[in-house]
Amino acid sequence: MVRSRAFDPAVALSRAVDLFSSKGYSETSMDDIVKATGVSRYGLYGTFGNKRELFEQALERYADSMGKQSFLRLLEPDASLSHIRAIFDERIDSMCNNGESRGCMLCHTAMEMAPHDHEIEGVLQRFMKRMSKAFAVGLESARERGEVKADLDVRSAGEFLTGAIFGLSVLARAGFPKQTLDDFVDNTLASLTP
Amino acid sequence: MVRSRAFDPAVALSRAVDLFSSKGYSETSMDDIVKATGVSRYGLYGTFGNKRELFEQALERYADSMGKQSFLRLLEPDASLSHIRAIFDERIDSMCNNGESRGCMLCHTAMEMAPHDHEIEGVLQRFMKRMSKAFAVGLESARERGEVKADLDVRSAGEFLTGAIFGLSVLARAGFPKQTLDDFVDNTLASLTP
DNA sequence: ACCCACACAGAACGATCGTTCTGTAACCGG
DNA sequence: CCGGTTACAGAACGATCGTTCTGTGTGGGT
Repeated sequence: MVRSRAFDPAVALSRAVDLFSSKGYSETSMDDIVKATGVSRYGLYGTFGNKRELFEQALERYADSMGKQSFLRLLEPDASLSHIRAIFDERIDSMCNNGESRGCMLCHTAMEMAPHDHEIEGVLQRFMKRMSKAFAVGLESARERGEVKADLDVRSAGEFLTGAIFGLSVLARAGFPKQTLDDFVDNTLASLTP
Repeated sequence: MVRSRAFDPAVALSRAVDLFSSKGYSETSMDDIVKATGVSRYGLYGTFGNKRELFEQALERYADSMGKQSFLRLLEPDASLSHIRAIFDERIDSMCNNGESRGCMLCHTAMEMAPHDHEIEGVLQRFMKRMSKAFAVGLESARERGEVKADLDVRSAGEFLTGAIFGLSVLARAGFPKQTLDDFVDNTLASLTP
């Protein structure tokens, strides 16, 4: 009796994440999304509401997948400094290797939207605090096994790592070579070790 | 015989810098600039060319003034760690106190334009390398007076500070309180000291 | 096999963008 | 004081934006 939807909202959202990650909100047009997903305007508006709501869902999905792929492992009892380094390395890979300059969506959103969009700002701060917390938990494990300074304030250091990961994103976005990014990570992590 | 120009291009450019700093390139319209400067489209196009060229001149001016106001002092022989801390503190003040969320124009430009605008990318990298170099020179002075680790690689640490200052900018832009930003600076600089 | 609800593709709309054009008024050398 | 050059304010242009609307065709329950 009804005609069924011909596209998968999850993969469409995934394509939208790619676009928003590489071009930001205002530089990504609905037409870009239509072309990249192959989904008609009708389908996009019917499924996601409008551009703004689509962006919110894309942001949520981006942060969730980053959390699950990278930060969840920091909460396990065997978390170590190498896990933290792996997170930075993965971010370098995702920003360098990917041909078409996929940037950090959180970083991009913070610069572009946070100051004049309080709802987005709140979402963003929630994600960033979650990152800092995960870093802190991971650092506590690393501290217990003597990998970082014994007197390290893990809460403060967690926020430091969150800021550092955004600094890294900006350097990558500015086009600096992988070597520069690797050096940055080395300096960042060296500041934690005894 | 000729009618003389009724506005000062330098102050108009300064207003443009303010707008581009707080909203970025694409979110700032020529109409915004007309209203903020009081200069007509005729005057803007006649003096600066077009929006893109106006932006380039604004970027150049932003970086120059930041260099002269903050980084030049690092090249003097008495430069110390406190000078470096002062640069970070000044950036916090300029991004927090200023009512209408003036962000870091270099950071914003890197995220928004660098990946798909090679000319801007080059300009940006030139500025960032200049910052890293100035940090390195200041760190060398600080090292000679024993304020930082004796075995510090000042070139690499200079790049680290440049990245850190952008991380700081993103945190500020995301709306974190001054205390969080101060902690970030403390952690950043603590990594250099013995 | 039929029917009709609904997903589809794309035209259309009003707003806003960067840029150019036009008519008017002001300035300065003579 | 006058004439002509030029800066001015704002209308106008084409392009593109987000969004809505329209007409078409398809798919699944009966």
